[in-house]
Parts: sequence; C-alpha cells; structure tokens
Amino acid sequence: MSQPNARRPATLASLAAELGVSRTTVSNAYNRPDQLSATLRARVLEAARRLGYPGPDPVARSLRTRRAGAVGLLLTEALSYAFRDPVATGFLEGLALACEQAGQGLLLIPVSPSQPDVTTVHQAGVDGFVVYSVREDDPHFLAVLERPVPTVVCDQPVGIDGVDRVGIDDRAAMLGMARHLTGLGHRRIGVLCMRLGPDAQDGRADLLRQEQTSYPVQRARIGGLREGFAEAGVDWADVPVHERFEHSVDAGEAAAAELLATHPGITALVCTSDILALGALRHATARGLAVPDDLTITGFDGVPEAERAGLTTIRQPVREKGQVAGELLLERGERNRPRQVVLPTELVVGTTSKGPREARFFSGW
Amino acid sequence: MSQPNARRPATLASLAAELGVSRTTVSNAYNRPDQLSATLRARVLEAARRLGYPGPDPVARSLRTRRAGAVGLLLTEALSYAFRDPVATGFLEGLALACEQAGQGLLLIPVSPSQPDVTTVHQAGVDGFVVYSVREDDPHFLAVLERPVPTVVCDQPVGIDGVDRVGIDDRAAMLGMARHLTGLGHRRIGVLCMRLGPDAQDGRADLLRQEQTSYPVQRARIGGLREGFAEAGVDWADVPVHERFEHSVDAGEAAAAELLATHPGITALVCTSDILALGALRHATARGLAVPDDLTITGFDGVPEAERAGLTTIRQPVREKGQVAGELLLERGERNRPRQVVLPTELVVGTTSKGPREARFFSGW
DNA sequence: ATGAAAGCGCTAACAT
DNA sequence: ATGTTAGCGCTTTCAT
Repeated sequence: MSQPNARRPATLASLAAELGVSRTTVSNAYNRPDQLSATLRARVLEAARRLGYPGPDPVARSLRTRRAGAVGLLLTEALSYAFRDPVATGFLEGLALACEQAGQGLLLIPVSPSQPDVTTVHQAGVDGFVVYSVREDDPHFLAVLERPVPTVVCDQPVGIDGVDRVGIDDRAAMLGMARHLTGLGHRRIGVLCMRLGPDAQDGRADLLRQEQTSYPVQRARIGGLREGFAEAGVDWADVPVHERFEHSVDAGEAAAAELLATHPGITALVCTSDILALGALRHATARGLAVPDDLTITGFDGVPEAERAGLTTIRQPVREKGQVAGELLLERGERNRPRQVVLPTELVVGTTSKGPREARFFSGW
Repeated sequence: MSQPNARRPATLASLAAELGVSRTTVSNAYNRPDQLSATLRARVLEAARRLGYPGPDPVARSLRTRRAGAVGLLLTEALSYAFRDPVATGFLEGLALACEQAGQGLLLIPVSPSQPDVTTVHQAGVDGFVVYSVREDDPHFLAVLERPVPTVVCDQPVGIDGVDRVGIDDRAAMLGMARHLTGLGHRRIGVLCMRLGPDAQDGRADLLRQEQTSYPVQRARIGGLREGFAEAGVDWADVPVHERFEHSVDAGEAAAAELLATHPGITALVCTSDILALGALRHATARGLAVPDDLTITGFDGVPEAERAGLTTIRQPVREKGQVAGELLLERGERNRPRQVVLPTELVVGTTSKGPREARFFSGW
C-alpha cells in the first residue's frame, strides 16, 4: 500500500545473480555468517541494502524450515473482550513473557463471536496452540486439534487425549470456600455462575444443566460447593444457582438482583468469579444491604480490583498459568515437566464474609 | 509434542495421488467448492479425514498467495508490560476488533527489553505492521520499515514518509490544559513526564533534553504546556520538568516526591499520563497535602482508574485509535480515508484542580 | 569457502 | 468439471 519500498523487487535469487554468487552464499550471509568470508558477507549485505532486499522472506523460510516462529492463542471470547477481562490479561501477560523469552511471536486468533468460521484457525501459521478456557465442543478448538501441531490447554476443556494442560483444582478450591462458609454458619446460600452452555441462557440453572454444562471449570466449582454444603447437610436441590452468559460487573449485578428477588432469605451469595461478585456487591449496596452483616458475598480469581474491595475470594495464579502454558508448549527443559500442571490456589478471607445473623446469636454465648 | 496426529503424513499431493485426481481438484475442494461436483468434493473430504490430512498447510498457502492473514503489532515495551497498561490494553482492544472484523490474526512481536535482536521482526509472517508508540530510532521499528509491507503508526514516531499514522493533537490538548491551569491562577508549576530517551535517566530534564527527546509525543505535550504558560508570562526555564523511565504508579509517586522536595512552592503538578498522576496523588496523600486545596494535580489519557479518582485530565479515545489503526492498515473502504488521522481529545475537569490559595484570595472580592 | 540440485506444500493460469 | 504446468522464495544436503 504505501510503503516506500512496497514492491518486492529483490529476492535472494536475484541478489545472488546480481552478485554473481550462488543463492546458498546469500542465504549463508544471513543465516550462517561463519560459513563465508567476512568480506564476501559484507559485499552481500551491501548489495542487499542497495537493491532494497529486505532479507529472506519469512514465509518462504518457514515453509522450508517448517517452523513459523510463533504460537497461536485461542481464546473463549471475542479477542477484544479478552483485553477487558483482568483474568485474561493476567494470563496473556504470563504467556507473553514465555514467548518473549523464547523469541516466539504470539498470534491471537480472531474469533468472530458465535460465528463458526474456522478458517482463521486453518490459516494461522504457527508452531503450536495455546487454548485458553474454551467450551469442550467449541468448533475452533476442534479445528485446532486437527492441526498437526502441539497444543496446550489452560483450564478447559479437560481430559483431551494427548494435550497438555495447565490449570488449578477448581473443585478443591471451591470445597474450601464452602467449608469456610459452612464454618461461619451459612446454610441458605445462592450461587452466581458463568455461562454453562453455548447459548445465552440467563437465569436459574437446574441440576441437569449444572451437570451437563460444556464448561468443566464451572462444573468443578459448583461441584466443590455442592460437596462442601452436603457435608453440612444442605440439600443442593434447594440451592438456587443462577447463570449469566455475559461476564461483566453489570451482569453480576443483574443476576444478584434476580436471585435475591426470588430468594430473599439467603445469607450468602457465592460467585464463581470476582467480576460477578463485584456486581453482586454493587447490587447489595444499591439495595441497602450491608455486606457482610446482611449478606456474605464471595468471589473467585483474586483480581486486583477484588482485593481492593476486600472481597473474600479464591486467589489463583493467573499470570503463572500463562507462563507455564507457554513453557509447556515451547518445551523448555525438554519435556521433563509433567504434561498436566495443577497450580495452587489460596482462600483469601476478606471483609465480605461473616457468619449469618442467626449463627451470630449462637456464637454470642 | 504430543498431538495425536503429530506426524505430517498427508499432503495435498499425496491425497490427490491416493484418490487418483489432480492436486488442483483437492485444492479446489477446500478453496473453491463451486469448482467441482458435490460428490467429488465429498469424496475428497472423506479421504482427507481418513488419511488424517489436516487441510492445506497455511504456510505453503501463504507463500503461494502472498498473504499471511495476519497483522503484526510492535509495541514500545516488553509484551508482558503492555497487558498491564490500561492505555495499551485499550488500544489493543480496538485493534483486535478491527482484526476480528477483517478475519485477520494479530501477531504480537516479542521484544526482549533493550535487546537489539531484531530477528523477531524479520521472522514475522504478516501482511503489515501496526506500530504503537515507539521511539523514533527504535531498532525494531527500523526493521519494520525495511519489510516490504504497509505500516501504520499510532502516536509516534511522527512524520515517517509513506507511513500512515493515527494519533491525537498532543500539543493542542496540553495547551488546553495549560490554559485551564493558568485560568485558575497557577503560575508556579512542576511537570512529571514519561521517558525522554532510550536510557533510564530519572530526574530533572533540562530544556535541551526536553527538546531533543526521541519521543515526539512527550515533546508535543511539554511544548503545549510551555506555550500555554508562556501566554501567561511564565518563563519555561523556571519550570521543573522531571522524567521517569519506568511508567507506573510507583514511579509517579517517587517522581512527585522528588520534585516536591526540590520545589515545594509549586501549586500545580502536571503529569503527562494518568498513571504518573495517580502516583503523584498517592504521594500527596502520603505527605498530607490536600488535593486540590494544597496542590493541583492533572493527568493525561482518561483511563478508567483516573476517572474514578476524579482526576483532571485529557481524555483521549484509545480504543478508537486501535480500531482506526487496524482499519487503516487493512484498507477498509479502499483507502478513501486520509492517511493521517487525528482523533479528538477532551479536557475533563475533575476534582483535582482548583486555583492556588493566593489566587483564591483575589477572586474573593 | 562456495556452488548445484532438489524440493518444502501449495495455488493459479491456462488448457481440456 | 478436471488436469497440466509453473512457480512462490527459500534452505539444505552433498559436491567441489
């Protein structure tokens, strides 16, 4: 379009012809400086500058060497969304770090929302893929699996044969959260979770939907909660679980409003992400509910904003996830690392959780 | 690497041979479905599945078609830093949007900090580059210019021949800020700016350094301030300008401390970014200075966090910058758009600016 | 230290 | 509707 040298006049071959040397020599001038005399090399490079030869074409080189020098990244959502989600940006930061260290490019695969156009996956010139938290039956993910390059998954899907994975123990983390809450005395709780299916379906999610979700992470988190509350004798069928397709503070606020309208008696609202929890917090404030006195609210992730808000949450090492994903893919240290990495999480008790009023009476004496 | 089909057994040619058809036919089955009968196409695709042929190799196709299907992005800093900077992520969001709409991948070029290893630029298989706010003499940028593909610059460098640019009028924006401050009565000010050179040089920047900076954006912003204060009779030689290499809230805090220690008499602290201003704000709080009563503090960018803090600042459309950069590169609408796009900015008067005490006496009667 | 030959895997004319 | 013929620009044995 408008580059000064927007033609592609010179090629390695034309340069070689011009100089009266072989293509090998020109190639060596760029790739194996020790294979030719310094003077000849200088002559080649000078001629290149003079003729506007930009150096070996990367695509042609990739074809020949069978290495693209880049890793592809497939994200759940529209690319533009990822940059707004603090968890995703944390992951990206770590992954970018790993790529930097390995001198590899990071190719973000564009996914037109809900458009099953998989060509962008097919057309990606990469040496491997990192897949970040996508649905099990995501068509783009299936397209990735067809490509004859290594793949590393972060979080979900789980249990894909021959594919490395980095994640956390979502179930155990939420079990810990459940025990924290039952320990405080909570028995009547509500749950706000992220999308459970490919379709936008906001509102209460029944048991079947909870179990059949195509998002194993949500299943594991809900499962951990369920187990923890079962230990305290709570029948999960009575626990309202509300899902929200969109992941945003606004969505969390709306979901909290909805859930509290139908279940005003709950004493704790457990959210499967901090973003949703921040929305719930906002709703509580708007409605005049004191947190944690009138209502306990908890999150998941440990994003900076949640920390600032004093949210009780599960902190997970997002950045490290990204870095490990990259290292796993780039085989740093020649694959003596396990193919399945589970990173630790930590329960952070903030100022948004406390025993319910009834329980406090008890503990009063 | 552990992909189930990690070999590369089948190629288009082998598939064609297997089926007893020509390579063209197989190619058409993928790229021009209308060029062959539905039954033959089905037969081809079935054989492909059976033989584990993953479809045409993207690199080979790119070599042939001379299109990589991706745009490269060169950033100022280490990639991993970009995801922490709200201005950069806003830009990325917009750029990603444009790429999504065009079905193009976005290749992030890794830049090992301060390492002049330009090979990653050379090895990038892209159809064009977007360059985000880099130093004029950045070696990576120079490498980009050598590549025979179109390039769009955001912000800086400026005035590169034949290269499109999207930016704002930094000088005019800061002139507006200066007039806002002089209008309030400020005459003794200090300035906190971002790095002015390739080397980490924290501390006071003299006139020469201000003028010779390799960052045109900083020069323009400082220039606008200078002009505005000249209108009010302020001699710029008396104005302390402190630069900071690192761009972070902490850096802003430290710089503010430094500047106020040597110039306790200033009534306003003008920062060339919100991040620095947030740091200055923190220092003021720590030191017990009331803002804006004891000290006026202003920023630049209009990031969400600044808005929350009520900062007086210049709001610039970061996201749109990214989108326009992408569109410019991808020539949406066949280049009837200007090659130099200047987006509007807006002075946002928050709660951190107010006239100095002396002036307030005046305006009292 | 330099060159000749072969081919990476594909698509685009141009036939038929 | 399908096949034939040429490369895209490069690296890499293997000779010299």
